[in-house]
Amino acid sequence: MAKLNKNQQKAATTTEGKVLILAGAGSGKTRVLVHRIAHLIQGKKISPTAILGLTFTNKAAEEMRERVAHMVSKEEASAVTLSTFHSFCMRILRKEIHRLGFTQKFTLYDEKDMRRLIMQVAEELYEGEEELALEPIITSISYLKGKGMTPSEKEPFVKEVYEGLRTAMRAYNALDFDSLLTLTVELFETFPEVLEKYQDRFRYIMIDEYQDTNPIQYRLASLLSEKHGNLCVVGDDDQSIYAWRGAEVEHILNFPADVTVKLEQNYRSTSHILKAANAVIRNNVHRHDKVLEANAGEGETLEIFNAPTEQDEVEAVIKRMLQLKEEKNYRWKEMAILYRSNNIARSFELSLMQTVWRKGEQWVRGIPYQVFGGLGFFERAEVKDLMAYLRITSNPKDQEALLRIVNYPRRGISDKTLDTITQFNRQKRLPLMAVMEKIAADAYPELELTSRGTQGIKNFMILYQGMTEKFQSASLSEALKWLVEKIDYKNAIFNEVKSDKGREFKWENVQACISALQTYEKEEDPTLHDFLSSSMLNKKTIDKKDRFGEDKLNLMTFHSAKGLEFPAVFLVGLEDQLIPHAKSQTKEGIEEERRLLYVAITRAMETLCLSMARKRTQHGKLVSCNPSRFLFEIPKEILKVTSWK
DNA sequence: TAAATCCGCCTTTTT
DNA sequence: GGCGGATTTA
Repeated sequence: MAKLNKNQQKAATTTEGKVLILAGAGSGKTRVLVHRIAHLIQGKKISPTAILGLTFTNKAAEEMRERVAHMVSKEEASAVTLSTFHSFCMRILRKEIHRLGFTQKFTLYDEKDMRRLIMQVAEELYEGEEELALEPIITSISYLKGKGMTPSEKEPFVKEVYEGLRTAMRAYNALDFDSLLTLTVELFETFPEVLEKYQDRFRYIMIDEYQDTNPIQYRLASLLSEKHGNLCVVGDDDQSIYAWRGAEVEHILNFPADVTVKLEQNYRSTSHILKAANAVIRNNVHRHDKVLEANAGEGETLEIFNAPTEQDEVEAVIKRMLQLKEEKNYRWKEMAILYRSNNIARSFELSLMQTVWRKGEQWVRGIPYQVFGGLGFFERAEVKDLMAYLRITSNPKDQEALLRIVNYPRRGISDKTLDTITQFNRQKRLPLMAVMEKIAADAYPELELTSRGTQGIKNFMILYQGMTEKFQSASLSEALKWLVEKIDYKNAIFNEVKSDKGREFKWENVQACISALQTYEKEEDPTLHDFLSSSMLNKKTIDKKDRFGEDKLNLMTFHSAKGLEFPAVFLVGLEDQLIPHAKSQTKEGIEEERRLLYVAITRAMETLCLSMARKRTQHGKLVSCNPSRFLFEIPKEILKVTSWK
C-alpha cells in the first residue's frame, strides 16, 4: 500500500480534540479514516470498543469495516463500532427504549406506512372538511423532525396532526426512521446517566460525509462527544447534495475545529476531468475555497455532443461504449451511465436490451446492465405483504401491518367493516387486534357488522392464533412457509396478476423471503424482531439479482453515484430544466444542482463523455431543450465537441 | 364486494 | 407515458 501524503498523515494521526478533515473528491478520504482507526488501536493503544464511526450508508460502513480488518486483527476490527446513524440508534433503543414508553418489540415504519398513517390521522381530525392539503403537512412534519423541532402554534393543523401521529405511533408501538434519531436524543437529554454511559464507552468518534448531517444527527454527535471532546468529522462541502432532505452545509462550514486538515490531492481522475470539475464548482459562492490537484496524468480531452433526440442520444452513447470496450478493453462494470433523474434510465434500458454486440467470437443480443435504486426488494408488494404478517406476529399492536393484510388474501372484510372497527378501536383506545378478538367472540353487537364481515374476522383470528403457535413451535422460515401455504398466497398472486412473467417474478420473491429467513436463522440468537428491524435498516442485501462481481454496466442517478468511481463515465441528459432541475431554481437550489454535477463529473477516472438531446419527451409531450447552463462554465480547450453520429 | 375505468400527478431519496 | 388513488359500475 502506498504511503500517505503529508496531510493525509496529519489527518490520520491527529486524534485528540475536534478535528475537521476537508476531503475533496477522490482524495483518499476513506483511506485516511481507516488509517486513523488503525493508528488509534495500534499506535495509541486505544481499545477498539471505544471507537465509534458513523456513516450514512450501509455500503460505506461495510467498506470501512472491510478495510480496517486488513490493517488490524480480525477481533480488533469487529470490536470497533462502525455503523450508520440509524443502526447505531436502533442498537441503543433496543436496550433503553422502555424508559420512553415503548416496548422492546417496536416496529419500524417506512415512508409508506407513515403516509397512510398521517392520512388517517388527518382525516379523522378534519372529517368532512374539503380540500385537506396533505402534502404540505407531510413535508413539514418530516422537515421538522429532521431539524429536531416540534410544530409551533403558528401552524395549528400541523401541530394537531403531529400530536395525533405521536399518539398513534405510541399506541402501535411503532417508530419511523426519523424517530430513531429523535428518540435517542430525547433519551440522552432526559436521562443523563444513560448518556454518560455511552459517552464513557465511545471516547473517539468519527463521522463520515459530514456535509450531509442534519441538525438532529449533529445534536446526537455533540451530545456523545461532549464529555471527552474527541470528535473527528470528514466531509466535503462541495459534495453536499442532500440539503433538500434537511442536511445543513452550515455544519461543516462552521464546525468549531481545533485542527483543520485539507486534502486536496486527487488520486482518482485525469487532470482534464479535474479541470472541468474545478471550473464548474468555482462558480459557487457558498463554500470553503479549495482546488483539487491532479496526480493521475493528463488523460484525453472530454467528449461532448448534442443529439437531435433522446433516442439518438441513447444510441450514440451505446455506440461509444462499444467502441471504448474494443479500444481500451474496458469491462462493462468499469463503465457507468449517470443521470439526474430516474426516468431517463428507461430509454437506455430498452436499447441496451436490444443492442447486438460481439462478445469474443460470437454475436450476442443484449448488454448486461444493472439499474441502482428503483424498487428495492423490501418495497415490492408481495414482500411487504409477507413482512406485514411477520410484523403482527412480532408486534400485535402494529395496526398498519394488520390493516394491510387483514383482508389480503380476500376474506370478505370490506373497507366499510374496517372503517367501522378502526373508528371504534381509536375511540375506545383499544388495540385493533383486541377489538377483533372480541368481535370474533361475538361481543360488540352494537357495531352492526355484516355477517360476512364478522365471519371474515373470525377466520382471520383463527389464522392469527395458528400463526402465533406456529411461530413459537417451528423455526422462522418453516413457520413462514406454513403461512404461505395456509393463506394460499400462490393463488392470491395468480388471481391478482395477469401475465405469466409477473406471476413467476412475484412467486420467486416469496421464495426469496423464505430463503432470507433461512439464511438469517444461521446467525446467533435469531429473533423475528431483529430480522424485521435489520431488514428495514439494510434493505437491499437479499436480492438474488445483484450477485456481486458480475460484469454489468452500471446505471444510476447522480445522487446514488456518490462515493463510487468508474474508469469510464457517461453523463447523459445534461439539459437545462433537468440539471439544474426545473424545480430547483432558487439561488441555493442552483448551487446544490451545481454540486450535484460536480459529484457526477468527479466519479470519472479516465474517460468522461457528456451528452444531451435537443428534443425529449417529458410527461408524454415532446419538448425542445437547451444544453445545461453549467456546461458553459467548462473551458472550451478541454472539450472535444463531436457530432452525435 | 370487487373489478374496471378514469384522473391527475410527476426530482433527487443513503435510513 | 405510467403509476397510484378514487370513483364508477357489474
